[in-house]
Amino acid sequence: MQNDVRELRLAAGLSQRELAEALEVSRQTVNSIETGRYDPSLPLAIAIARHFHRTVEEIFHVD
Amino acid sequence: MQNDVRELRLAAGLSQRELAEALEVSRQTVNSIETGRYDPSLPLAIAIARHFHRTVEEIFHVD
DNA sequence: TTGTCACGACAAGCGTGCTTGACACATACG
DNA sequence: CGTATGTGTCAAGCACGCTTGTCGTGACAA
Repeated sequence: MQNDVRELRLAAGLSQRELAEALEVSRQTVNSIETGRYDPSLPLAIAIARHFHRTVEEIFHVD
Repeated sequence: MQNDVRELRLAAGLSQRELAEALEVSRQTVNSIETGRYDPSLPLAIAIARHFHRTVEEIFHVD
């Protein structure tokens, strides 16, 4: 799985901490998703997509 | 999280076993998702959406 | 009755998703 | 210089996602 979270976050001018707070998760969780350490859960993926006004499929790409 | 997997599966005329084989997961996994025991992982949710030609958001609804 | 299929559910085990807390490093700013 | 911010990463712990194997039940055909 690849994702565009970092690009979207930077385009929105947010730090990892700020995005984490908006999503109500820890900063480490945002960092881990951006760096590909693991995939988000389905509810978190949907929350990320909604935050950036995108669909899940637009942000998360199956390898 | 609510989902429409059962309705989509039945509309497609598939058994839980057949859908599980198509998705390459166990029958118990399909059953657990349909009965709401847990949410699928993100890759599995995307696979389910693709199988039914829907988006993730069309099938999985945040409470 | 016997066999088979679909479905629901349980248990044990393993890997992952997420947490808090901590540490290191680079960059920028007083 | 000292301090703050942003990021990467580690450890320990807990809950969830998924597995195989098993069992029970209802429906339905032979």
